[in-house]
Amino acid sequence: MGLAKTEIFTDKQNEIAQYAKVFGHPARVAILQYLFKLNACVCGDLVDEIGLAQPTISQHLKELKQVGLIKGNVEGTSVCYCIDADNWKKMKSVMSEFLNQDLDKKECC
Amino acid sequence: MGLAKTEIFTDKQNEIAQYAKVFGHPARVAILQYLFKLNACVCGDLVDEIGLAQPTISQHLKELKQVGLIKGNVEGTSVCYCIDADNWKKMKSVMSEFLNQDLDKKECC
DNA sequence: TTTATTCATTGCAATATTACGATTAAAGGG
DNA sequence: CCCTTTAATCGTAATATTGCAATGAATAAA
Repeated sequence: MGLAKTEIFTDKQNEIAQYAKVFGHPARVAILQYLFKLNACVCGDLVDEIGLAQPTISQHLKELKQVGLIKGNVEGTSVCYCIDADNWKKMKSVMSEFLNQDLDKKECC
Repeated sequence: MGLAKTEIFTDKQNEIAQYAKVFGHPARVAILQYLFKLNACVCGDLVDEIGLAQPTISQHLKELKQVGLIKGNVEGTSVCYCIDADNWKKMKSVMSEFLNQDLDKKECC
């Protein structure tokens, strides 16, 4: 069906999945890494930096914005993007809790 | 196209995206949480635990197995699943490096 | 041997994702 | 007022994902 049955899962599970889904494409990972590397806003060179067409980059930026991980700021004809630090921290805490589950004392096959 | 252009990204970026993609569905998150909660192998009650049909669960388990995060052990007619601790640690180190990028000193919009 | 149980696989329908050309909208420069 | 630049949006093709009914394979139980 291509449609996840989100209603049968907890809010937390859906939240983790939603964040993870955004990271689930290398272009979005690359965009975020670039934003981190620059220590500043990026005004448009993402299309040159990553090797994808402008509409494609724009679409990926939109998804990153929708989950709140980046902010965009209009500056003349161009738009400046950067990491939303507060939301990144929130996301990190949700994902860390999931990733750091206790691996000890597992009676395993 | 529905097909990611993985060749234009680094191995690390593709690796992060591949792990994240697996976490990008709440059913797989739920399966992993259940495996963690039990502290032991799970032999088949995943279908009852999660509310999805058996073939659907089987498919999600396959994807988790393919990235190495779980192991399956045949035991008579049933199969026991559990977290692959070594690979989980490897995944965690890759994901943590990505999530824990430096948020300070960002001149932002 | 027959039957039941458990799980994987196959096949398919519905929907989502990825990518990009074409177009549009908005702001600036002349 | 045009023209350029920049980025969002639209439309569409190709592919991927999700979910399940039906079926198959393997072992256990009778």
